[in-house]
Amino acid sequence: MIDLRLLRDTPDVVRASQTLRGDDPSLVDTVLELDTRRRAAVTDFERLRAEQKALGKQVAQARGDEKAELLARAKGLAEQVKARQADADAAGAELDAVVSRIGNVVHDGVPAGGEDDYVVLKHVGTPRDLAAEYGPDFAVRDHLELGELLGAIDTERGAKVSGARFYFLTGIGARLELALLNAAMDRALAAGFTPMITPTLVKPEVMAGTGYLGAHADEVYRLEADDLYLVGTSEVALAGYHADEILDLSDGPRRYAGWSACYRREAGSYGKDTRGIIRVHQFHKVEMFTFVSAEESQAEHQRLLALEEEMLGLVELPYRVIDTAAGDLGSSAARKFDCEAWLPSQARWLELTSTSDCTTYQARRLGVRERTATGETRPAATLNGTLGTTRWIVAILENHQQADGSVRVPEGLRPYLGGLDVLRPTRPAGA
RNA sequence: GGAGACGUCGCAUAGUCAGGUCUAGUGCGCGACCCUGCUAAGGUCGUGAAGGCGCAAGCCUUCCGUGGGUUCAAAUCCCACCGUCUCCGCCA
Repeated sequence: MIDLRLLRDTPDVVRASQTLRGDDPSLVDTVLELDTRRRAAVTDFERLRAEQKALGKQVAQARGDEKAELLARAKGLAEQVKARQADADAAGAELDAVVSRIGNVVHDGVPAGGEDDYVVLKHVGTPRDLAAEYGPDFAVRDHLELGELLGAIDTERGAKVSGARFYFLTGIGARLELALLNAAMDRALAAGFTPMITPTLVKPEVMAGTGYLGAHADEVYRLEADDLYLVGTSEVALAGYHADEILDLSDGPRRYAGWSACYRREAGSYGKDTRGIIRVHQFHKVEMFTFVSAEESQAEHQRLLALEEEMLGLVELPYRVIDTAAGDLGSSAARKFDCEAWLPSQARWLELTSTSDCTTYQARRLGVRERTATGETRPAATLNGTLGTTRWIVAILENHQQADGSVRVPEGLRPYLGGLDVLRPTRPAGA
C-alpha cells in the first residue's frame, strides 16, 4: 500500500511513478478527492459519536421524567450516528479500493517501459564455446536430455502422476537439488540469515498482503474448501511472519532464509517452456527475506544482489544482471534486479534469481512496523531475493556438460555431494 | 471428530455473574526526574496502537481474539468464527 501522506504531500512524485510504470497517473487525483471526502465523513461521524457518548452519560445519571426525555433524544441520535458511521465506512472502502491499485513508487534510475526495456548492468563469466571445445559437429544437449542420461529428471512419469509441468527428480537429480539448496542455506547462514522452513499454505490476508492477489492472482493456487492459498515462494510466509508486529530494528535488519516448496499455476504460459523443468508447477527454493529500516533498503538490496551473485559464482555459471523496467515490476517493488544465466541449448538468458526492494509498500499492507529511536512507530521496509531454485539445475547441467553426456560438478557443490566431481550417464548417450 | 475451560493496554492479573461512575484498576517491566557516600533501598511522574480536527497547546474517535447482533449505552448480554489449553476418540 502506498503511503497516503506521501501521496497527499507530493502527488507529482506518485504521478510520475505511475507514468513510468505505464499505469494511470490520474488515479492519484482520484485518491486525493476520495481522501478528502473520507476525512470529512470521518469528522462528521466522530463529532456525532462524541455527542452520543456525552448524552449517554447524562442518561445514566438522570432519573424519572428527565431520563425519559434524554432517552428519547438519545434514540434519535443513535440513528444518525449509525448512518454517519456507514457513510464513513463506505468512504473508507471506496478510498482503499483505489489506493490499492497504485503501485509502489519506483526508485530513481529505474528504466521506463515494459518487459523488454530492462537495462543490462553487467556480465559475469563467459559462456563456453562448445563448438570450439568439442568440434563443430557437437550437438549441445539440453537439460532434459542430460537429465535423462544421468537418471536425474523424469518428466514422463511426472506427467503420468500429476500432469503437465510436473516431474520427478530422481537419484542424482534429487541429490543435486538438495546439494544446491543446502549450499544456498549455508551461504545465507554465513551471511547472518536465520534459516526458516515455512508454511506453504497461507491465509487470504497474508497472500493479499504480499501483493500476489493483484494483477497476477490467476497464477496462484487456491484451496477453496479451506480458503487457503499455496504460496509461489516462501517470501509470502516470511513477509507474513512479522505481520501486525512492531520490530526493534535498531540492532540491524531481521534477515531470514526460507526453504520451501513453491507452487505456480503458470496460467498464461501455455506452450512456453514446455520441455523439461524450466517452467513447472512445483519446485523448491531458498529465498532471502529482510525486514529493515526504510532508509537502509537500497543498501540492503545491493547486499542481497551480492549474495545471489556469490551463489552463482559458487556453481560457476556465466550470467548477467538486469535492472528491470518499471512496467515489469510487481506492484510492491520499487526496484528489481534479476540475474540471468546463460542457457546453451537455447542460446539465451534464463532468469535464475530475482531480488526486489519493496520499501515500505508491502510492510504497510501487512502491518509490519518498527520502533524508531525516538519511540515512534513507522512501517519497516521489506526485501526479498532468490538464493537457489530447482531451475538452477537446468543451467548447471547445460553449462557444465561434457562431450560424453557427463556433467562436471562445480567445485562449490562437491562438498554437498560427497566429493563427487562428475555426474556420469547411467545409460549410454542416444539410448 | 466429541466434550470442556480460556482469550483484557510489553508480561501478569482485576473487571464480565447483576450493561452506564471502565476516561479499563493493580503489580511487574520500561523511561525521566528526585533523594541517597557509593553494583542497595525509596519517592514522584510518565509509559499501547490506528485515525481525525487544530498554526499550536491540545481536543476527539476507534480498538478488551475476529466479525455480526441486541440496546439510548457493550470488555460486560446474544450468535458465528478463529486461536490456545485439558480430556476422550481416531489416525499418518
